[in-house]
Amino acid sequence: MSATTSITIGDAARRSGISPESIRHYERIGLLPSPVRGDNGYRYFSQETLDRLATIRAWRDIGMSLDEIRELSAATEGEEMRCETVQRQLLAHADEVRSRIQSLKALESRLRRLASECDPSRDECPVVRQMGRSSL
Amino acid sequence: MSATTSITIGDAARRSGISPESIRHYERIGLLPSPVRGDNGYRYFSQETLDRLATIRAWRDIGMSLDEIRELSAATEGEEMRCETVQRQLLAHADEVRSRIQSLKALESRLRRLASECDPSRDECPVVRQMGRSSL
DNA sequence: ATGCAGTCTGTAACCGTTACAAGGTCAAGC
DNA sequence: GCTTGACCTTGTAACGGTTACAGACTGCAT
Repeated sequence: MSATTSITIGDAARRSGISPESIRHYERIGLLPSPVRGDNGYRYFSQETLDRLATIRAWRDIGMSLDEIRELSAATEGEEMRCETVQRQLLAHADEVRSRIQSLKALESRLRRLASECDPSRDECPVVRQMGRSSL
Repeated sequence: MSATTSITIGDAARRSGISPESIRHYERIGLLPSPVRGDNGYRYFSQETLDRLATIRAWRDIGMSLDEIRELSAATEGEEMRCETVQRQLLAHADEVRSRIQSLKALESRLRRLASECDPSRDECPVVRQMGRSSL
């Protein structure tokens, strides 16, 4: 009867920025509670489920995996919110990201160094020769 | 009869640092030429195929996808080595890596900023509350 | 001859999303 | 009512690349 009635999966997708396929996927793996079904079999989403969806999206945006989101939800849905768990997870992720940045930086310099060794005027590509010889 | 006889897939794996499963996969998708088979059905790898494997590994190590390696091989196996193609590919990759670094840096600061807002002494985790509300 | 290690093929899982197919449903316009 | 188009349903498969099985065979050493 309120303005939130008849929110189909398409509406939920538009509001959350998550595709209908992914929403169904989240439901199937138990990450999202199963919404009410109409007589036609359609899913109708409550505000609560929409909020949950927004939260999933927010965690997703900061790089959390679905499994991690599941754990975070378990940690935050209890009586106490286990802020420590959240903080630990955030910092662990930050560390992972940092080390990925480091290796990507090394990779980028290596790529540019290799590219600079390319000399299209020569008969043989020095880079290709190098790649063929060793694993450097 | 030389020292390179009877190089099985396991030997090739140890020499190349690529698992037997991946080697078989490369062969199946046509990235690696099918090696000779013994009467027992075993694959026996020639030096040429081992070299090819090492090259694949080298390209892989600098982040090339198997499809890109296929293209690179086509470009480098022709009569002329198409150094330009290689160089273009390298630089395109470097650009991609650079932009990924940028977004990962933004992600890392966001993660650390969120973590710093965590205050385990409080009743409610500020981060969780924030995640629940908007998609910031 | 007995066992262990290696190899063979085929299949499925991993992660998360996307794209189908084939069928049912809703809402608008006429 | 009837058509049209947009939406929903389920199930299945693909994407990339690796890993892990299962069940059967082989090589080599003791």
